[in-house]
Amino acid sequence: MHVGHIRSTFIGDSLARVARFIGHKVITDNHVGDWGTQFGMIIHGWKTQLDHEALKNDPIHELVRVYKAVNAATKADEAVLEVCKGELVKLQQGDAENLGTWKECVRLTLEQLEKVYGALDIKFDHYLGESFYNDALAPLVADMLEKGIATISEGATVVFSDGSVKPENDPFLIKEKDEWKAAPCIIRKGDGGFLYATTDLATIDHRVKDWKADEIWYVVGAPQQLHFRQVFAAAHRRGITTEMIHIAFGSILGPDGKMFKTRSGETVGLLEVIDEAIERARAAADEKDQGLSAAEKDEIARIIGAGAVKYAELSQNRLTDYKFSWDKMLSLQGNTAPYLLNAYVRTRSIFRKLDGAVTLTDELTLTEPAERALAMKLAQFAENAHDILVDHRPNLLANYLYELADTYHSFYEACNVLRAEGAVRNTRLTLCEATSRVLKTGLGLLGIQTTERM
RNA sequence: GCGCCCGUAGUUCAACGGAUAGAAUGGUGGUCUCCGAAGCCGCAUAUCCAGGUUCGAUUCCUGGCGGGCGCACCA
Repeated sequence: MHVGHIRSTFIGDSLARVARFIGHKVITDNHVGDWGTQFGMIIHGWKTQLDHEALKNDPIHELVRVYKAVNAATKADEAVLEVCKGELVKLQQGDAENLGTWKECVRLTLEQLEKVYGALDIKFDHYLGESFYNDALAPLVADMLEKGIATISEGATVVFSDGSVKPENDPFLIKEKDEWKAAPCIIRKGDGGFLYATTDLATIDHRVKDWKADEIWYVVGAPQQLHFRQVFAAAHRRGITTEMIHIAFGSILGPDGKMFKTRSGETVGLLEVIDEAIERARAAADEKDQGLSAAEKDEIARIIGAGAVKYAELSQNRLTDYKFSWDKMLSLQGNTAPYLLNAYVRTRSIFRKLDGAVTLTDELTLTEPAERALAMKLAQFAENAHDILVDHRPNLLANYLYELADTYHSFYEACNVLRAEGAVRNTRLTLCEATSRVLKTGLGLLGIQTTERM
């Protein structure tokens, strides 16, 4: 995984948390790409140029190296590509050797995935990769042929436009020199191999029939918009009425302004970014020196480091393309996770000093501007939580939490809590407690854990 | 060629059709004998261009210009 993969994971994780918070029943499924042409390439590479020593030392690195090398070879020589495609067809038809190699690759990949998710506090209910649907593919294609939804064209099995919508809204048509031409969705290749459109259709079947989904959300990059319009349209023609939504997001660009791509370009590893983030947070914790143990500081550094990376991502509009920047993603100053966490820590610090000996009453008096501002901001949480799901935008929550933390920090400077008395003190303590809860809950909805000290 | 997305301070990003377009960073001036300074309080700089709809447009529509991505057997 490289940094380009974090958007799908973070956005999807956050939306699932918010939807559950609102009261929906959510099933999360990591649709791992474990069955496509890239495995034809990896299997070919495994057979011809695997460095077994390197595989032992750093499996993912070696797999990526092999994949890139084969990918480059296919570009230079058409024949190599044909060999890879052949390996894929053999795999999909159950060839024992290829299946064994594939299993090993998937195992190594999932191991790596677990490591990344562990550090990031990410969990999925299911990991039904593309391979899970293999047995469903041939019957699905046969069914679509039988119903006349799909037809054979140039050797491949494809779905053409049925002319039910205006050409400009038809995902199966494309305009070329003032003429509408077919832009079919291919569900089976001429060589018998299946594609991701096929597995996506099988996946929809599974989610509708077995999970009884009312809505299916796809958190996938914006470049795949056409693909999903085609797949959703094809599914509708098969009689599926479930609402399907493609929650698209922009690309993470390299310093050259081009997309990060696993296949060819140089990328930045995700684990690398997380490790660096945690390291920087640890250095800051050491500098602050709150008299915490090494183990406490390690855990705080993990929460802050992982939180910083998540917040950098989730505080942005999902549709915006952005340039990857170490400094931005790892910053601990300004509008970042530590800023929000620091506000939370400041609320906890006050109650720690009271040692639990406090009873809040409903005797409230809002007189200072900073008190009123904070109370108003707190009251907006419910509305904000609701707004997130309207357009599936966690950044609205991130923006709100930043404003809340900002308002709290100002309040904290302007209104001393512990030295106040009577109703004023009770009011301020109540504001602190409410801020504490909203920050903890809100950050939790972003997938960011909190810490009592930092 | 056709489609989708985008264009906002030097830079990186926000903004249900609504009030003086917000932050961060960088620059710059203050602020710790006072609940935690990863903080707080100041100063400066922006809606690509031209039309249109509207009481009101960064937002919606049309046309340019600029960038990214996608468009028959990759995912």
